[in-house]
Amino acid sequence: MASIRDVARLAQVSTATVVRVLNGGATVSPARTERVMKAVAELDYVTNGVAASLSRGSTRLLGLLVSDIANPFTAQVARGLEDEAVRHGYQVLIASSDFDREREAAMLASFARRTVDAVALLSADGATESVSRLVRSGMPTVFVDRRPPNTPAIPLVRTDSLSAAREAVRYLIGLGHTDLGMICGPVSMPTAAQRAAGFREACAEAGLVVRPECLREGFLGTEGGYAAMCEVLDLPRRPTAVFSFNNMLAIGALRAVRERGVRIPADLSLVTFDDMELFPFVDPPLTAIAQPAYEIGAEAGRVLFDLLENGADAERPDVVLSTELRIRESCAPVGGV
Amino acid sequence: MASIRDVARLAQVSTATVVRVLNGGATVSPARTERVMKAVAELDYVTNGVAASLSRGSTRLLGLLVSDIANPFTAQVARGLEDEAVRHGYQVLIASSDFDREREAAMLASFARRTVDAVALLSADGATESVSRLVRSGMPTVFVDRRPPNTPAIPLVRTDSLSAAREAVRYLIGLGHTDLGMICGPVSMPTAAQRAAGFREACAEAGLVVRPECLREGFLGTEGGYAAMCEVLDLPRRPTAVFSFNNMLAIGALRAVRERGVRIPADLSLVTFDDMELFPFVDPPLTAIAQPAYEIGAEAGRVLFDLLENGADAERPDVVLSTELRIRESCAPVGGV
DNA sequence: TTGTAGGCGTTATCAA
DNA sequence: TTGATAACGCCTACAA
Repeated sequence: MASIRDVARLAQVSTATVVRVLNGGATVSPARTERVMKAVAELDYVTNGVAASLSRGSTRLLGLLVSDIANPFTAQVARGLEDEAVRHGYQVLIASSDFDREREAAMLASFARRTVDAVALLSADGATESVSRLVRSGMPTVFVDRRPPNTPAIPLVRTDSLSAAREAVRYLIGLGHTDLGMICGPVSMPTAAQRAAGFREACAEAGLVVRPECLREGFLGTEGGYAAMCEVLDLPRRPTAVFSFNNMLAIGALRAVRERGVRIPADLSLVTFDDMELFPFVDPPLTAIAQPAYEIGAEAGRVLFDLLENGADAERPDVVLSTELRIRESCAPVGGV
Repeated sequence: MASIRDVARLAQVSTATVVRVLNGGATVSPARTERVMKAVAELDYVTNGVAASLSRGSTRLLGLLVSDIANPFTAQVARGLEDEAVRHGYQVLIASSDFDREREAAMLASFARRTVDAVALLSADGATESVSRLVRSGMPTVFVDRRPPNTPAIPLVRTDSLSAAREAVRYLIGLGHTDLGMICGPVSMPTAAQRAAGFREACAEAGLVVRPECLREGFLGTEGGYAAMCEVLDLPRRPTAVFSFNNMLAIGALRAVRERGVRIPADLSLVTFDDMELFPFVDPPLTAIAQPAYEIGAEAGRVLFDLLENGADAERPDVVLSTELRIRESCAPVGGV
């Protein structure tokens, strides 16, 4: 494997000149430039990025911590971040925590060891201790989607979960529903707490009481959605409409619904946070709150590069992207239609 | 930022001893071990992985080139690969080519520069030149899902596209269909060629003629699926059953179908390669060929570590994982039912 | 069991 | 415009 010294030798210049030619910026005489280029071609020389990173003190790597890259929302965010990274000559190192606090901590530790230049955090609960250690170490960091409680002042890119949830539930109430349910993630997740709050607020402002057994908290993944929806459906008195915390829960919920022969929207109306490409084709087409996942990722990238270029001193208000309630056919006026 | 020398100084040992304690393996006296640990804790010392990589000549990084990490199949593969990587103390650097040959080449070049230890290739057409350069450089490499034509002998993890496609089409034929169509990716993609071949073989063995205008090739992405399906549906004589190259095309196809008010399966039967979690809930539930995406990724990881540990000399037959035709309700006997 | 010292390949400083 | 050279921080012979 040819090194920069080999190139320098073959081109009869100093290594400094090779660097100047390769990395641009400086001025090198045309003759030498050409000699260098020829030597590079001849030797199949490729810069060793590891050595370059060590020397320059920057890896041009962004770390992205997620719960599961296989979640479509997450993957879209990752793609948005990647595209923004590539525009800056960076790449993204993705790590899935798999909802496991230990693995999450381990992944953050590798980010630190690998000295990625900055980190975007979109994980289950951002295990407080490891996150704050990372932040204390001075790593430029951005939270995506949610900011764990008791966290230092770190920028956040998100949507407005609370009002989006409230809007969706208002829509349900507008349809005449008075007995609503929600299947929700663990309230330790800020988004879960916020969406539950939105649900509650909408009910409260309409003077509806939320039966505690109708708000099932603490579920994640399709399995969780299935379990939560089963609990709701098996209630002696079933709510007539259910609001789902996210796409994964909704998928699980659909399974529970189908299994019990419950008809949507005749027997039960359903709205969920997070839209998916297939929702319009589901039976029935699912009404959902769409989040601009790709944009969220791209925006997170912009924040990170801003941090990298301008330092973390300035105050940075949350970046709040807007959601859209896409009304399809999974909700009907109460009593069927 | 504390370095290993700071730790050594504080612990009153040599840097070699620090390394021994931190990386294990060697024997260090309990007294010194403890002093080192204390110093590490006191200084908040974290190994600089970049320096370690440079010195050791290994980054413990796997590169994964995909067309688009936002594709659910791809994301699952990535997850499988990541889990296998983590078991070996590795991480995965994912790069999306976005179906762009230039970007693909650029991403492969960064893999080379960053000196990832090995690369898994799951990309549009594996732009031959850049791939073979990578391989020539001695990079341990595995193809995932497909091996581009004219490629050096490199291991491959895949499913049997041809027979899976043939099986699905036979199923269609068994239902009485005699006029079949297929919407397909560009035949420069080996999987597209294979699935088209499977389609043709099944037709041929049943003595059916495939009308050329019924086999639309060259489409990718949901947009492509939409366009291809439009072409098929707008044919003067419409086939009664369509086989879709993959999940993305199928989603686009669904849009075309809906737009034209075509009923599935009454007017048209549909089968697609690649299953999705939501397919059982689509109207109607989609019959699909399921591939073990996660396993494919994990298996690719195993091949890579085998390559890393045992060298590339041994012959490695393709790893062929099995598919499953999941029959649901998107296909009906010809003439409706 | 422990320490010394050289090397990994690039970048950047400082003279010339 | 060029070149020599000292970092960057870790690992690993080799010697003790």
